Amino acid sequence: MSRLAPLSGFPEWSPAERSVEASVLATLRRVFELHGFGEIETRAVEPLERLGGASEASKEVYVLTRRGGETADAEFGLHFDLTVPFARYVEERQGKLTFPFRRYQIQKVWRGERPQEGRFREFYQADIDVVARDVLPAHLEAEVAVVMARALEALPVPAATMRMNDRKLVEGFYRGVGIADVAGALRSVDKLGKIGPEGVAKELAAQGVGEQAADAILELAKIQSADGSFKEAVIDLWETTPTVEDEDAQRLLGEGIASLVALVESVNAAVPGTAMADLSIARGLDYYTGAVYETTLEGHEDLGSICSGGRYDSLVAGGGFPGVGMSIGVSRLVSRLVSQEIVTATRSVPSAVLVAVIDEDTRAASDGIATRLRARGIPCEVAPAASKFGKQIQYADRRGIPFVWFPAAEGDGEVKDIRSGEQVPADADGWNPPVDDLTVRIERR
RNA sequence: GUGGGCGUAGCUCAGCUGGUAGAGCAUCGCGUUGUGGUCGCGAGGGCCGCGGGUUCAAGUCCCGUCGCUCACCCCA
Repeated sequence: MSRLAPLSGFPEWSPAERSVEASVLATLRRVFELHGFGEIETRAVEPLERLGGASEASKEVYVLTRRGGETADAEFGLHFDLTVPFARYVEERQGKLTFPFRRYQIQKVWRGERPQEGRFREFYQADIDVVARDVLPAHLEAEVAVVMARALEALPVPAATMRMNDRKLVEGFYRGVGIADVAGALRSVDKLGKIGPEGVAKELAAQGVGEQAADAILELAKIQSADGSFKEAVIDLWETTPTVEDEDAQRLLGEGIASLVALVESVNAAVPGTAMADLSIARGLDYYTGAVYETTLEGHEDLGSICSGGRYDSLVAGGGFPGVGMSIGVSRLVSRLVSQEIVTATRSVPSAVLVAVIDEDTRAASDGIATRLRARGIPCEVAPAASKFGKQIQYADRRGIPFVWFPAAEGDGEVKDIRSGEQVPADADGWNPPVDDLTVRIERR
C-alpha cells in the first residue's frame, strides 16, 4: 500500500485545492499587470556554474544529466530561485531591453531541502523586479513593496505585515561598533525571535564580538516603528555607544536611516498599516545592499515570511544594473490556505450542471442538452451511467455540482437545484444558473 | 547534512506482558423497481513499509534499511 507514497516536498493538489492555487496565481498576475509589470518565463535550467558554484546555495541545486549522454556528469541544474535566471536573461538581452525594466515571473523553483510545513523542494515563486541602468531611484524600493502589499490585499488571506530594514543602516552601525564580520553577526541577530537575546549574545561571543558591541547591536535589533520614528532611537543608541573612527560607517548609517524612513513612510502612505521598520530583519546579506523586506500574515507568523526581497547593487556581474525585487512564496501561502481551510473551493469540479441520463438509448439527448448549455458558457457534464436518478443526484452531490438536469421524452425536461430541492421545467437554450453558481468560486472562510 | 517521532484497510487509528488482525469513516450491494443526503442489514478490501535476527510462534522484541514527519541549518 505505502508502496506508492507521495514524494515529500513535491506538493500535488486535488482539483479543488489546485483551483485555490490557480485563483491565487490569477490574482497575482492581475495585480502585477495593473502596475505595469510584464511577464516573462525563463527556462527551468541554468548551466551549473551559474547556479552558485561553490556557495552554500549550490548544495541545494538539483542537477540534470542525460541518460544516454556520454558522461554521467551533470550539465544543468534546476533554478532555485527566479532572480538568477532573470539576471542571466537581462545580461543576455541588455542591448534589447529598455530600462528601467520591470517584469514579473511566476514559475516553479527547486531546492533540495528537508521539507517541512510550508517548505517544499518544488514550489511556485511569484517575483517582481525593477532593474535600472546605472541608477535606481529610491522610490522604486517603495513601489515594489506597494505592489506586493496590494497583491496580498487582493488575496483572500489575513492582513500582511511587511517588515523592512536597510542594509546600509545595519552595515554602518555594525562597522561603527567595530564588528568585522557584519554578515555573520546579522545571521545571529536574525535568530532573535527563535533563540532570544541570550542565545544571540552567546553566538556573537563565539564569533569574537565584544560584549559592548553585542549589547549595542542587540539594542539596535529591538528597534521597531510603524513610521519614521525609529530614527531617533537609532541616533540615541549610536550616540551612547562607543564607536570606532570610520567615516564610511557614519555615511552608510546616515544614508540607511534616511532611506528607511522614506521607505516606511511612503509604503504606509499608499497602503496604510502595512509597513514597519524592524531593525532585526537580516535576510542573508549576500547581494542585498539597501532595502530588505520580509512579510508575515497575521495569525500565521509561524509560517515565516511569505514575501521577501530587497535591493541589490547589480543584477549583472560587473555592475551597472541596480535593481529591487520581491518574491511571494506562492506554494507556502497556498499550502497554509488549503491545509487550514482558510480558503476553500465551492466545488471539486468545474461543472455547474450534471445532465442525467435516462437510459443508454437516450444518452444522445442528454449530450445534446449539455452541448447547448456549453454553447452558452455553462460548464456541465453528462452522467457517466444511466443509473437510478438517486445515484445520479448523489454523483452530483459528492462533487458539489449544484444542478441536475433531467431530460424528458418531450421538451428539455427539468432542472433541479439539489441544495434546495427546487425543480423547474427548463429550456436548454435559455436557462441560466445564478451567477454565483456558474463557475467554481474560491471562498474565504 | 544533524537529531527526535512515526510506518497496521482508500482515510483516521486500535491491537495490553509475543499466540498467524480489528473499529470508525469511505466504497459497493440490498431494504427503497428511476429523484440523493437519514436509518437498518450485508459485502469487498491487509506481503501489519522492506530485509534480516531471536523464538515452537513476531504486527508486537532486536538490528539494518527505506519512507513519512517534526526540529536544527537555510530559506518562499
